[in-house]
Amino acid sequence: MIRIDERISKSELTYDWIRERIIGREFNPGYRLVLGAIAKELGISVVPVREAVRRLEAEGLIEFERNVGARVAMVNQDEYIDTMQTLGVLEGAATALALPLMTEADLARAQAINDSMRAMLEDFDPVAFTSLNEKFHRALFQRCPNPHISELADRGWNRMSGLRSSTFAFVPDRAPRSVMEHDDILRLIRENAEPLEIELAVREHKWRTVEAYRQQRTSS
Amino acid sequence: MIRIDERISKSELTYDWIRERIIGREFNPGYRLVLGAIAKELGISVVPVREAVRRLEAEGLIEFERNVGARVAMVNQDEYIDTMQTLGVLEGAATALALPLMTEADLARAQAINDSMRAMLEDFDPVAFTSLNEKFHRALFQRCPNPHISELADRGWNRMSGLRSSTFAFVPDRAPRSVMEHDDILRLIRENAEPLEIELAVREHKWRTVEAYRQQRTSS
DNA sequence: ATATTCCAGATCGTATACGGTATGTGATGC
DNA sequence: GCATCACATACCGTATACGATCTGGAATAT
Repeated sequence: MIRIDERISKSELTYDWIRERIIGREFNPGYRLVLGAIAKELGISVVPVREAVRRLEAEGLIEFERNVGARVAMVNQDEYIDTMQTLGVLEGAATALALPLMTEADLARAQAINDSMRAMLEDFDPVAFTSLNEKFHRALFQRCPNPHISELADRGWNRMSGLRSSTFAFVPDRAPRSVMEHDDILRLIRENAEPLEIELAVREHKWRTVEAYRQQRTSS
Repeated sequence: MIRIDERISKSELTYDWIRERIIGREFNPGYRLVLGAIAKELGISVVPVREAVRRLEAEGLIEFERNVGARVAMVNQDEYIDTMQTLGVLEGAATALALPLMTEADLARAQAINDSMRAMLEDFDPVAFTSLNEKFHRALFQRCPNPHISELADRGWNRMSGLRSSTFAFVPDRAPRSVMEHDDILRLIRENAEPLEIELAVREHKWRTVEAYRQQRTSS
């Protein structure tokens, strides 16, 4: 007899609940996560909430301070740079590994996303643009056969969820160049370029965005 | 008035306690972690133990099953391959980033470690050899200025702590080649080779070990 | 006015308690 | 014998309780 008790634990439920809200930017960086309040909101006790928070802490989505509490990770500017640099490495590798499994449809989808981004350049909306940017990159590495690398890349993107909305608001000049570089990457893939070349193209693309951000910061 | 209450929470204490035992191979993969037993052992209640376990779970050191309990992560063979592949990418990048900060002393230390490994080839001890191997690689990327990448590389190594002891027992032929490749890497660094070349040397070195392992597995 | 002390409310950290779920064992029926 | 069921046991999941710590602001001193 199979008992399909799909009920997941309250601890996991809470984990998902908080995570969704952080990634969905309902809880912004710095947002204070009061354990008792969350517990009451979900109609449960604090114990499962604490467990959920510990997991999110280990993933870097939350920062926790003893006797003070939890807040959504701040990702200050240095950390932003570090995270983006790491993400460039991971995503480049993930994309290269995904190449043999990539279908025509995948490429077409990525192309369509980038076309939307180009169309948006005229009437620039940083938030929507940044969102499409994420979709584009995820489309490239989603077929990565190494789940471990994919997960780390996912976490990297999630970690920056709070800043993502504003990335291209900070460095709007990057937007048109970014679209061009996306086209370059797609072209390389279509032409069956060396995986290493593609990997480095993805990495450098990301690193250039960081560089633009860094310069913007120091000059202002 | 500054009150230096260095006392860390029991939750953190437990986290460290378990983690040390996993990394120190006192708790081997598959080892059952009974929450109540650990709590009693440490003279505390189960609540902090559960929090510690959740963090370790998120780091991939522990696997948790609802209503069954926690055990040290098994890292089956596929996961071993995935983890090593990822680690190759991360460690290569971390090493390349560390290059500008590497001192003569760092290089000398790495060289000394590799010399010990070479000396051990005659009278081969897989466990000691694998341990030195880890030290060698950590020595190379320890100066990495990006803490985020370093942490991920650290976690990769830790994740395999259970298998590490046996890696070179599985593929003993790899040992002499490994030592040679270490020398190559050190030479490249001394000659101020391109960072990318060094990065790829580190990556390929690790990937070749995986490849040797994979072949060993399919042929047996 | 500024710095310091004290206090109350908010929130955290952990112990304890108890019901729920999985698992192994022995009894029962075939 | 072998399969099935009932039950005991071990362990997990969560609620509740309470002391400990932090925080902000009012009261007081300089």
